[in-house]
Amino acid sequence: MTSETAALDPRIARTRRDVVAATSALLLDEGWDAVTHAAVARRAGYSKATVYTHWPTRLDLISASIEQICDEAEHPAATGDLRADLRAGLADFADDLTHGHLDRLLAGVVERANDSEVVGRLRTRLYETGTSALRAVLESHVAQRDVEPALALLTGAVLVLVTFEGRPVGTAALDDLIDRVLAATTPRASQDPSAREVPGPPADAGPPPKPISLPSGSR
Amino acid sequence: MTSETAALDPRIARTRRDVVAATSALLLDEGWDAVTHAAVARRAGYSKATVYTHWPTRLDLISASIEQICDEAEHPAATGDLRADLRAGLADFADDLTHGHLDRLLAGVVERANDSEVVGRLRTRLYETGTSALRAVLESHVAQRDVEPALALLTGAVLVLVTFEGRPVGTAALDDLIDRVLAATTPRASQDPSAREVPGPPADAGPPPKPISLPSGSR
DNA sequence: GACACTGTTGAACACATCGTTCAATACTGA
DNA sequence: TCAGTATTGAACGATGTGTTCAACAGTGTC
Repeated sequence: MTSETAALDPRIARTRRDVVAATSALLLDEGWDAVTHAAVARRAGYSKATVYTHWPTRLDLISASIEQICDEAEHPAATGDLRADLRAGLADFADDLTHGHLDRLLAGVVERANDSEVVGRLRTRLYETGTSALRAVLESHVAQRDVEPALALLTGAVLVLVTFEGRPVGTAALDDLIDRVLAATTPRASQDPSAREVPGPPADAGPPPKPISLPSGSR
Repeated sequence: MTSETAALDPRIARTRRDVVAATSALLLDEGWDAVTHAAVARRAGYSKATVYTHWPTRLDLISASIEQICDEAEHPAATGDLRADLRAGLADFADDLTHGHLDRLLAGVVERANDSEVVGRLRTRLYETGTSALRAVLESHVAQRDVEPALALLTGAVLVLVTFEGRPVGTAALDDLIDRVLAATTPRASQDPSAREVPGPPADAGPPPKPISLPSGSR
């Protein structure tokens, strides 16, 4: 349905591109309430009637905008080093929160998630997009049962520190959080020993948890 | 300013009480945007003009409401058992998020925190009120330098699990999170009164953390 | 180039809500 | 009782929303 490659009027393509871009800019710059058909049309340089034609409701605008934001989201490439990749992913997340106004976007979606099923899906989409890179890193280095709690601890801590305490989260703080979370984390039981780069002894299929040893001088 | 004990017209006292209560109910039930002078007046059973007289702007209404919510916030009493108190505090927090609609309230404040200095202070007030009990528990059991990160990890994880993953956070999940965080936490220096306020180790880089032993059968 | 088709435009419109004002009324303390 | 004040209900202009429509402009085809 998205691939209408057959003869899409270039005027429609232009309109979609410009209006969605204007909506995203407005949404990130000024928040959910600023996204109005009139404001979007003014910012995009189109008529209000045109915007109503393609996106009848405000939610249509915001939904298209968030979908595009998620589609275009880029994450730092994984190097294979667990701590470095976690640090990079969390730093990326923290930067999006502070400078990318992701905090306001997340808050807007959470605030209205109960009003509409569509917003609830957008919330899930945003969360999964923002955490997919970190989840992938954890899944490739850490026992399956540790992935979800470790992810929640790390992303939650960064979210709280940045959003509620308003303090800049630097490399030292991130390393501290990572060390704390990994202290109760078991390395992944790898079926492929060649690709395993986790420090620590090779873990068999047995359940006894062996904490990853903390590097004494991690900095 | 708040204690005008000298001859306060009972009509004003009634109005304040009823209108602030109606605002809180509206704010928690239907969110920030639902708090309108007209809606509040209708719900409280007063005239719109009266509401405008006492709270000229919408922010005045919401500010008074949140201040009252924070003032009346109650937390489970500490028993002295670290894990039990943390579990109780986190369960309380999770319950407020899911059933008390605290998630929507927090989101609304975060979303508009950059618009106004007043909202920023409300955000801080709400966060400190919601975490004061947990912070007190940690401060009385855990090394000073562990308090902030442990608090951020625990509250952040619960926030993320409840708000974004939408999963019910039961006792088992809370115990798991607590065990993970405490694994990299140093017990408080000592119980003797002379060292009560000592914030961690001396100017030294600090000794390697001595983890609190995990209870083997915590699940 | 002429043509039919369709997206875009600008203006107009009804409708709802917000913030304000004010004279009339109801309540309070002395 | 009475003066002072809080509350009321209704009105008003201003603003923004959602919709409609005839006129205009870009597109692909012949």
